[in-house]
Amino acid sequence: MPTIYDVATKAGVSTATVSRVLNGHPKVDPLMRQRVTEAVEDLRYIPNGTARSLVTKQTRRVALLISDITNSFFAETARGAQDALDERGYQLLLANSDDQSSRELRSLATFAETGVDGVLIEPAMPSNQSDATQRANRNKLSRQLEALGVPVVGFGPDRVTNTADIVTIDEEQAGFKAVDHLLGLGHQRIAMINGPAHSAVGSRRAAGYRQALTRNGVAFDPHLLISTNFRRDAGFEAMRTMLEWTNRPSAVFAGDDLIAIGALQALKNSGLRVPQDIAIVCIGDVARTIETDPALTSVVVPRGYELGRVGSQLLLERIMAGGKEPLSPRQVVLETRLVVRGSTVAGLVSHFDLIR
Amino acid sequence: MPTIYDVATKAGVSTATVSRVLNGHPKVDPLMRQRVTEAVEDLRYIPNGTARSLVTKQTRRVALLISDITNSFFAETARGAQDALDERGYQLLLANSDDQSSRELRSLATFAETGVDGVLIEPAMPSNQSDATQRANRNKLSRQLEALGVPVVGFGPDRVTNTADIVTIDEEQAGFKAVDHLLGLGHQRIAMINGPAHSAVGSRRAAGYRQALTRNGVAFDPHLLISTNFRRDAGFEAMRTMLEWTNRPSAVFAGDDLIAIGALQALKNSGLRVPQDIAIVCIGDVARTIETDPALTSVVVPRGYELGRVGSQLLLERIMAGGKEPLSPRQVVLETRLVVRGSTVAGLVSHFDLIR
DNA sequence: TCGCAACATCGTAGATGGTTGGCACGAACA
DNA sequence: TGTTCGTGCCAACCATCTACGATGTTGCGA
Repeated sequence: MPTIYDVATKAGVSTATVSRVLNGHPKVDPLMRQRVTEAVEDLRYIPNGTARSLVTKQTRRVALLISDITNSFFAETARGAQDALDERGYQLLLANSDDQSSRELRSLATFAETGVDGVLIEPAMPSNQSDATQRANRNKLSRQLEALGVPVVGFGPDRVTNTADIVTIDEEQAGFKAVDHLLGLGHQRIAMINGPAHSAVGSRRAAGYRQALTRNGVAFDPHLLISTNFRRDAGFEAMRTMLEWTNRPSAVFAGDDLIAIGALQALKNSGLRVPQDIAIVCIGDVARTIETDPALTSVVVPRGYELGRVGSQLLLERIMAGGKEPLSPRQVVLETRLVVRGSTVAGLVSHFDLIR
Repeated sequence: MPTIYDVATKAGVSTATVSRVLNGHPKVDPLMRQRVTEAVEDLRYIPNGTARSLVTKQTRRVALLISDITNSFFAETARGAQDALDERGYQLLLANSDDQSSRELRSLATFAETGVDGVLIEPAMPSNQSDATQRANRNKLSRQLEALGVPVVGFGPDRVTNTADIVTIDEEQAGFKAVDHLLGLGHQRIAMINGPAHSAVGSRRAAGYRQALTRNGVAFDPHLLISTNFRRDAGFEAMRTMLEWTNRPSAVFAGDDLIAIGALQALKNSGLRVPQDIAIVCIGDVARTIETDPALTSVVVPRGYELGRVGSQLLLERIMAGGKEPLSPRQVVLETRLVVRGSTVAGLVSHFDLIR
């Protein structure tokens, strides 16, 4: 492996000049630049990033700490981050926390040793712990992040550090928009099939549901809110139990698209018409909500990709600013959007109609 | 940020002793060890990995170069790799190639600068190029990997470097087992609904299909092989066209589980019984193949997770061996396994029966 | 034409934070 | 007292960047 000395010798200049050429320093004679460039190519010289990092204190490396890359949402986040970082020549270091604070801290410790220029983090929120423990964990996390001494961007609603930027999806707003739409159509008795009640997104979507009701003067009835899982079969079962109620809801708000698909199936099985007998609205992804019959009215939330991309951009801005005159913490809230389809308004053309 | 000097001063020893304590060197007085450990904790000293790497020439970092982390198979691969690496304190650097040779080479160039101890790679196989271009790209890739001077493990059937290990799934075998099973049941007219014919896995599975036929003395009929996409709707459509043939197949081999699910739906829609009228076998994942009714007979192929894990283990072995007395290139072929269910043998208990 | 100042560019040397081989030193033992 | 053994220390080294001083060049006035 040739070093900068070899290049210097071959080009007949000092190592300083080689370094200047390599780093695009303006004040260097074109002739020298030429000679150095040739020597570099002849020797197939590749600068040693480790040595460079040692003196510049920059690694051109960013850590992404998420709960699980196997979750497609976070895979997208990783991809979005990667693409944004790649444009500026930064690399991505990946770590999974499995939503465990201990693993999170351990990963951060390794990052501290190995050296990163910034951290993107989706903070672990273990739901099986007391509030006190959670708070304690958050404090530890916060301290350790600050000790790293590099910019941090967090995904999710709450600020992970006093100086960190955050980028988040307005889940309350999504829930609100969905239910507000139903209310606008005249529905009064609106049930919700939610994911886990204590989950980060589930609780926020439910909050939006309540908000929409009370703002429109409809009393919140806890019996109408079923908490299950973000899965198709869970939606199916929940809908079936609802159908056995004496006083059926006229509309259902599904916590996500999988739940909605399951609920729709249950309604079809029992011969009910959507939206005439029961309307369905959900929060979800475009791809999945247009495949059903009727197509699902849904509040489209940004995908993981956008989250990762925007987060990386914020992080890169801070990294390039170089820590001087610290920018005040920023918060980016990605917008959600209601798309009305056949599951709430009869007669709207469905995707199936279009492709047949 | 305290350095090793600060620790040495505080503990009243030399930096060499501190270093020895940090690296678990055996020949050091317990008293000194004690003093050093205390100083480390007092100062919250964190060794500088960059400086260490500069002298040890190890980074404890491994690169994973795949086409797209958004593909759930590769997300699993990443996770498997991560878990295996984590056990030994190694970190994962992630890069996406999008199946483009140029991006692949560019990523490798950055790895060369930044420094990695090993590379896990799923080589790009752009299908829209001539054989000559592909060969040229493979050569370039091979050379650049060798220039890196670190161990390499490739995913897929062919060796990326003269010294690289490879870990792969025996797709031919999977196809063979599936079709062999049908032949064993007495089927003679067996169709195949494949994914893209030119895709890496598609072509190999089709090869297994042909092998099984010819080995059992059944002539291969190209009309019975439909190439589409690894998607549910593709399976649905392909099955519908097959049903319009005058001479229907008695069994269908689906290239993957999504295709099989689509095909099964088409059969149900037209009132045919599975397996009595038409049997179905596929290659796929356990989770998805037991959810249908009847449950799908399938050849279970290892998941991405296992691939990533095994690959990392091979890589780590080489890294720890330290490059001396080079191990001869190894090839790990992960086994596939036929699981017989209701879609080929009537009366086998289905998953649905079990949970109701 | 010569001398000197100003400017552009280059090279020297120190710094970055660790690791490690060889050497010196002290204690234990014969 | 001489030898051996164990252990800590000194100093060299890893590959690069960069502040600062040195060098060469150019322009201008005398």
